[in-house]
Amino acid sequence: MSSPVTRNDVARYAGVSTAVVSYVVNDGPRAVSPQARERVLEAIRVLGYRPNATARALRTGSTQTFGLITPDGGNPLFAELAKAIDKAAAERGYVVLQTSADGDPETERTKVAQLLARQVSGLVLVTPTEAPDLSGADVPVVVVNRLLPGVSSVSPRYREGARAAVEHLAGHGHTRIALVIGEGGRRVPERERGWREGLRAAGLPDGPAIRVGFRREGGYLAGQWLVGLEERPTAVFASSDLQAIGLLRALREAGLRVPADVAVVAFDGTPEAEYSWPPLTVVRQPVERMAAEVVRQLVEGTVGEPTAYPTELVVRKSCGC
Amino acid sequence: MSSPVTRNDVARYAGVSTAVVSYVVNDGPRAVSPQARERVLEAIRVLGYRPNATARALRTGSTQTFGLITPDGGNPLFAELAKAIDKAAAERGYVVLQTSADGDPETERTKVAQLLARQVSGLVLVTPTEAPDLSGADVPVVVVNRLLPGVSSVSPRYREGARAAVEHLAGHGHTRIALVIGEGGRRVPERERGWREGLRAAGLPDGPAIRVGFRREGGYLAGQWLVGLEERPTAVFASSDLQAIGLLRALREAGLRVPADVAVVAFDGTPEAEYSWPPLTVVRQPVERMAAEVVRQLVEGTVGEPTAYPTELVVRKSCGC
DNA sequence: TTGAAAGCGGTACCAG
DNA sequence: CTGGTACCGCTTTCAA
Repeated sequence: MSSPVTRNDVARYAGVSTAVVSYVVNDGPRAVSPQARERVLEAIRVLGYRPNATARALRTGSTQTFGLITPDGGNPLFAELAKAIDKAAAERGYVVLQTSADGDPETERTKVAQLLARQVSGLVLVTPTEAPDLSGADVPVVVVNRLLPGVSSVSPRYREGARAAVEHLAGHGHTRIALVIGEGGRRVPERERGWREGLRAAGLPDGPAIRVGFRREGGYLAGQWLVGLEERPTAVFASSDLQAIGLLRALREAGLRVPADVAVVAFDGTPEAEYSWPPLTVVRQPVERMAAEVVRQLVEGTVGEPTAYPTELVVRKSCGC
Repeated sequence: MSSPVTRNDVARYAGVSTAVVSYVVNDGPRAVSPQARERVLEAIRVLGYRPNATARALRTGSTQTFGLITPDGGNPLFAELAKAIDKAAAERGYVVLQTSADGDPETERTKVAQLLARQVSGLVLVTPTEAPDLSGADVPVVVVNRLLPGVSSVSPRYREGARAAVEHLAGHGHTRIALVIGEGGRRVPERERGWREGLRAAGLPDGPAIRVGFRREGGYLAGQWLVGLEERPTAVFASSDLQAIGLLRALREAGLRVPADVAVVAFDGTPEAEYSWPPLTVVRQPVERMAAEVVRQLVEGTVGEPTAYPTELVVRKSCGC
């Protein structure tokens, strides 16, 4: 704790004008004599001067900062995504300010407003439901996880990935393949479509489906429902790793073995899924590619076409391979 | 995307001075006539005016914002902590800007500088190692997870918690109790001391100990080391949930059962530990209490005494109860 | 190569 | 109750 040192203090100490201090700090836009530069640098060192980014932003109109809002900080997928976005942004000289909406649309709205008020240079909205009204935003916004017409948005190819998962399961000879899908949005989720498509492609009828929360508890609930079914499915596609983790628990408690009694494939591909028992076969989200694209669109300020990136099936133990 | 609306535009539209706009927006410090207020509110609505927090911060000298740096966004413990801090801060009208240092001291330094440059009103540093030089900071800083003399810091009672875990294990009749401890810092970790104390209190000799990363891979490595030991311990205390998860995997792969062959207790108590197989008995960190205290100290600007909060043993299946 | 000064968007004092 | 205005820290043009 000490009183803040300003550019004025530095100028006075170095015996130059504030303009010169600015030239030195920013390495431009005017040249500075070696002597003056040295004196300024010395002053900065001695005084412990740190430029005020707030003032700079006010003057230049740019904060060189992106805001990132995820639906749930506790979901490892979003943690991974945040990390990847942070990395990609840092490479371009931007700072990412992260915050979580905790799955609450009201909170999400508040966070969006707070970030915009802070004059972020761009906003990343990871949202499981509908995106809030962004019409007031005067900065580029990229929505992740949901393709929105007219808005820059990136997502994995949910449908294709889900379908691949189901076809893989069907390839193991399963004929009753259930779906555990997440809540949110009112349209039919892409992953549900993919599941259905996979079933069709394999000539199978729809299996039972249940809608639950995206987290472990949701999967656990789904599992309890599933084991109580008259015609129990022999395979399940879960729309998130976390759900699959909860599902595994419910199956275990019911004395069912995975994959012997019930095979499982999950969507996401987070580290947690690798350490579950059995290790989960997953449809891996293209986190790095999406992050790179998000940052690219933010930096270039282009309203990109909604784009979906291919997923990858990572085979482990839970599918019965 | 539209051009930014400023207070000037609002004043002009409403036919008042900028001062009056300010009084309306901030509900003070001067009274405004109902008519003027109504006109201003109307102008704000029509124009879609959003106050520029950057300018406000510059003028008032306060951003009403806290910075939070965690060592690893992927660790559920820190996600929980971030959420709790965010909640506590929001109740006091503060916004929390979160970022992760990814376990790299260099990155941590950078992030600290970036946050300070953005004039945060306070900084929370969750750090597994030594804290960086904070002498330049002119705002309150609270360190979490490590008690530092002369710096506001909060942490769980690591030693006490670890000791309770070990004594619990000893109470089950185990006599060879191993330690899996995290890397970082150069002092003897508190959790290691607690483990040793617990052993002493039970009249047991030191068990084998290994230092590995705090995450799943670290625990996995530790597990592989452990199963190869000549005199294999029958119980393990792991310094984080994630390590225990990795440990479980290694034990399973070696054909060992938990808790029958090896009992496990972990430190942290995150949701992930509840869904592992078997569910982990854990020493639960007092996340909410710590978060509340962190925010209190930041808001009040007091350099608090380093304080440690009691943990709680949560008994599940992995200990053999 | 340097300095003076305007102005970014707000706040709040002072005078009316 | 309201308007005019100085100022927060910084950038950058313009003139010297």
